[in-house]
Amino acid sequence: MTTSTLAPAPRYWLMKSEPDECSIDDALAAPNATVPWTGVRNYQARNFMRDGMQVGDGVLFYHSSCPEPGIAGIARVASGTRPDPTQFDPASPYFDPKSPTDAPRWLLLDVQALRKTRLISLAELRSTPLLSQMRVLQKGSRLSITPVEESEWACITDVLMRGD
DNA sequence: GCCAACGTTGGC
DNA sequence: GCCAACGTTGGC
Repeated sequence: MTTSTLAPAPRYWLMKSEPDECSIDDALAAPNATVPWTGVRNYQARNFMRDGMQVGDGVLFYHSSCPEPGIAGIARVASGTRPDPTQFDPASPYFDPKSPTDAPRWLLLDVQALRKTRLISLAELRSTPLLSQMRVLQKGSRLSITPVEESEWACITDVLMRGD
């Protein structure tokens, strides 16, 4: 007996975006509400995209480095990975002169925004006992992409159904 | 602007 | 391979 006939386990992620760069509204306004997730320049986050994320995975769209950091929307992974073109663009803030064109260091994937939610602030996340283990809330966590447990996803969608 | 925490770089 | 210095992240 194998699990090959079963659907893959659902996976969930939190992805940080600076709303000045790409807010949930910006993503929803994009063609097909889909944006290429450029600018990931951390190997661990890249590896999550490359090795862990699958089309259809749930995404918590998180606004960071802004007056009101927190979860601002729900999205989904909409593609597999491909090289991030901004690494080769000298005019881009994400330019990486050390990335060989024939062996690109940095990848991106497409993220499709599904809906804007009320903002679940960082303070609210921190004050929710069921979310105390969330990777993004751990001390010193700086990763722009972090895995989310199914129980954490369920807790957040419950919170949204109650107040949203 | 501050600063804690983390990742990367490079000399040795 | 060690580790100090440096750069970045991101909340406050």
